[in-house]
Amino acid sequence: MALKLFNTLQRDKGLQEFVPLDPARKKVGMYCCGPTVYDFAHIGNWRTFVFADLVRRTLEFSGYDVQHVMNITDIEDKIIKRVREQKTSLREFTGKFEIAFLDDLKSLNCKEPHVKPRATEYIAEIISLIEKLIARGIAYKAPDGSVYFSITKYQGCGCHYGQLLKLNFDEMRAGERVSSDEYEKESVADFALWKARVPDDGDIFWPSPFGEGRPGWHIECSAMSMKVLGESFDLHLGGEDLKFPHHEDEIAQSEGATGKPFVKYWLHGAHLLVEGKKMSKSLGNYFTLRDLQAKGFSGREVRYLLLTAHYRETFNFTLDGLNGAKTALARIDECVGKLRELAGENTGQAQESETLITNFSYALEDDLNISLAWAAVFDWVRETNLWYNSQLQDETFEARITRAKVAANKLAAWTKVDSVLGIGVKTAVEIPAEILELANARAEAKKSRDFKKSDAIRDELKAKGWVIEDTPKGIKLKKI
RNA sequence: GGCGGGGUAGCCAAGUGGUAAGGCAGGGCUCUGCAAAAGCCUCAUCCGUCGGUUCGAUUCCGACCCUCGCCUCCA
Repeated sequence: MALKLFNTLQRDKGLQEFVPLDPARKKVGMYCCGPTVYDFAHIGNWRTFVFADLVRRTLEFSGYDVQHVMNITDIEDKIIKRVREQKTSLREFTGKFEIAFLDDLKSLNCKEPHVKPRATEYIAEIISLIEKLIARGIAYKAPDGSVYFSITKYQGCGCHYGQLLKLNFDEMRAGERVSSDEYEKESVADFALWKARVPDDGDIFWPSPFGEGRPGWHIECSAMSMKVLGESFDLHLGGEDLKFPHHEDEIAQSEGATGKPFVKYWLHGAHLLVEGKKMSKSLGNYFTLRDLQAKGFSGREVRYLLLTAHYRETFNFTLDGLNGAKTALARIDECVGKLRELAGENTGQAQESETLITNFSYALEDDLNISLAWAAVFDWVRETNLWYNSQLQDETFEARITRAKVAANKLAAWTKVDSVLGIGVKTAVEIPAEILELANARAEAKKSRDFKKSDAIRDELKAKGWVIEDTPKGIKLKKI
């Protein structure tokens, strides 16, 4: 089976097989709308970026050579406002949040995009794209000095505006709340390509053939994606709210300028709710990754939880779920840990015929059915535990050799699957001397059958954040 | 008002025209001196409501109720 995806461009046609534009069917260009760096990204944003990471890793798992591009929007209304409020410089302000964003991305174990273009570093490309649109008669300079994209002219060229959703301008409430400084547009649906400098912009502006100003929001993505990936590329991702107007406008600008199809597959990730409600600061259910880390959850746990539901469904993110994520991951860690122990120095090979890999691939190829993929993982965990238990009795040399090989192969299969999940194995934490001492003291108390004392030490360990387990092979210490 | 998603066990969440994956929580059991965030087993007569099609519907069709998103910066 081949990878099938839900393409918003062809939404009425059901799932589509993914076939890259590259004639060799090897290289894949993928662009994901990145963060606007005016604040820390919230958990809803992270759902989208973890989704993008899943897409990339799945493509790589399928053997494609992916070029992953994610823009950094470092010029925008809110940014300008805050830069002025905080009396700082644009670069200093956005740089701070860009670094925080990349740190968080790493905490969530998302692969870093290969190219991360900043809008402010592509002003020349943006200007030349706007010039192209003006030359084609699709963009016009309004009396206020801004340059707008004319949807009427675009449609007049035989182009289709409304590729990602059904638009009905007569029924839409577009323009109801349009701010007064946009009165100069010929039509309410037109959007800004270049915003003329206004006093509130302070010293944040760039010179251009159309006068001083700054780029509109949509144009940066068209300019940067086409510059890095070419005028036509394979995949463009983003949150579902971006379908309109942002993505629709990107298509219009790009296809209006080049006359070529812009993107082959558009993928949109659904939003999430937090504790069943729309996330909002006033409800107290607005979380950044940092907020969750402060509550004692790891990026790994957040990643797992964000990765439990299908990307096109609204997901209900809860703290309860996050606690569950902890337990679920521990189950996987325990299982993989046992395999490592058995495999020892042996290295195995992931066999395509392994049930785990077969079921996992099957699930992912069906429009990234990650829930089903996890089912494959947990089924495998149970089978592996059962197998492990059955091995405990036989301590003959031959049995040990065989089981080491089997374990190594299983481990290799897990590693392959984990190249997509990005969960890894919890890294072993160093046990502090104090904890080790307590554990030894407990062992001695146990030996002399002073259970009262040994249980007291166990409680003490727990209070210090360590769980002690007696296994047939000796004690095991785990950090809570 | 227009357009588009959803409603599946206590919670999260897949899925199918033929009788409901997986995770968490709960219950039982095993190992254990006792335990365990150790392992195994178990846990929806039922898939928002009401009609219809069908031998058979949670799955298809219709109506209704509820909910979420976009139409304005927005993941």
